[in-house]
Amino acid sequence: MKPSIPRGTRDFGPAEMQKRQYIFNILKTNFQLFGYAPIETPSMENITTLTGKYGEEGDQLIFKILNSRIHESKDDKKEELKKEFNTSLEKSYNSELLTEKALRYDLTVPFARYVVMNNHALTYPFKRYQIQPVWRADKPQKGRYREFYQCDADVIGSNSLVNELELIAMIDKSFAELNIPVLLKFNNRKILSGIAEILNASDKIIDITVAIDKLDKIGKEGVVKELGEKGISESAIKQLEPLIDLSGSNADKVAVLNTFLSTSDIGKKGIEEINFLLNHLKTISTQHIKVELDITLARGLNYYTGTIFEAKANAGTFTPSILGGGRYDDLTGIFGLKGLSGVGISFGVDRIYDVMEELDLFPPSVNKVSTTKILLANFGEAELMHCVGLVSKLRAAGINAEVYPDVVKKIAKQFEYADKKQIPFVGVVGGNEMANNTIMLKNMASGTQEEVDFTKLVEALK
RNA sequence: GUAGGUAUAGCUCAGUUGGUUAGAGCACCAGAUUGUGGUUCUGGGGGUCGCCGGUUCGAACCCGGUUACUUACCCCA
Repeated sequence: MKPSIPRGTRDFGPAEMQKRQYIFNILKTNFQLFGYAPIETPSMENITTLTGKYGEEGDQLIFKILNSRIHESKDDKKEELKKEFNTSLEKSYNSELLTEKALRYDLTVPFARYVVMNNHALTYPFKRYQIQPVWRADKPQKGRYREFYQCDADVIGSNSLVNELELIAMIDKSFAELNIPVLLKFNNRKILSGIAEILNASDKIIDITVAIDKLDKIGKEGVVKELGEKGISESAIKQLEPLIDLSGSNADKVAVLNTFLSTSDIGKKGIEEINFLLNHLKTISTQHIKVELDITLARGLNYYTGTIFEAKANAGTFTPSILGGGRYDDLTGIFGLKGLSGVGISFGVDRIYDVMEELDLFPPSVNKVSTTKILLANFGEAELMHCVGLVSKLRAAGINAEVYPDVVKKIAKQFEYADKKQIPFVGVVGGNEMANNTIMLKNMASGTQEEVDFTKLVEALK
């Protein structure tokens, strides 16, 4: 049988894992630096927890898990199962008789579920980070996987926009350390709601935002066409034009919005929130990323109600979204806990990896397959056991060390092993060295070697 | 779901208008070198040309189907 793995999933070898862990470590360190505490949730959730939170399109992308042992059902139940199965064949339909669990689609909804279930034990505002894989039943493409990691940081139980500011500061610091040039776009769903209200099309808000969101991709004409197809009236589209044409500085954009939204309460609230962030950006003094108000930014997820974020690499040709996030005023409400507002962001590690690979941003220290400092090579059984003793002394001294575990005819084999793993030093122990209580230490890069005692060996490797 | 592209050695790929025994580079194994890798030289192993069928004296090559992978659209980290 020819081995394979499901489409859109990947194996990660030691070389890739070095680089992935480098990213994870930077993010994790910063999460902790900003006061977030780690949690984990199960890979699978009850499917009812997930459905209806991600929009119509999102629901289709949820990975469903078939109930186990359905063949053991009683006969009358089987009739019902067949009916449910047939219905599933006809239309998009969820039957709990067939499927009661699903793989998590993101980390935010499971987090909201967690908060509601653990409300009694949490101190608010509750700040958590979570680094786990999520799954989407999508068709894989470049930069799009069916299993990928998200690194989320969320604050729940605080309405303050200071949380947004701090998130921006954390985004800045993280991308600075990863050395990725980044453009962080933000917007506010209240602006979008205000626009829909002014146009008398509040029920079409999703259609409008999705269409406007595509501006940089399909251009103004494309947006106008799509709006028409979605049933937006011509006069409304005409009204929208100044917004579609919106450009210039952040302040210029706000000025246009002020006029456009002057009669919408929710719109004005959105402008107020945007202004707060713009006015205080200097307080957190972002050093690295570029922050830009983009009123065409919509984001697909249904649960956002306030600020929304999206970041892309600001260099290279491959620039997928590598971070997303936003504020959700009542995500816990669906699970029975009202009045908790939260805001959070999600780093997409797999795409960050792809971008860093394209821009060649990994430092040389992580661009290798092994962290071993020295390999001890042996000439036979007695020497091997001598090495086993030596290597444990090296480890006690804090040096990453390994011993070649087999006795082989050719010592070259052991050097080859060290070379392939890019181990910088090889210690050779033969009869002479054993008698002298020394090690022949070879520097693999320069090719030079020197007979040293243990003290000198540790010094050379420190 | 819609539309393209690709499928030949472990990997990346050549393969002429259809012609006899299907190649290269890398990787692998052995030797040159019995206490030394990476460089060099020599030799070697490795193929159901994705699968099924058709056309033909003859198919890796042409035709039909099928599967897998891949890119774009929709949507998204």
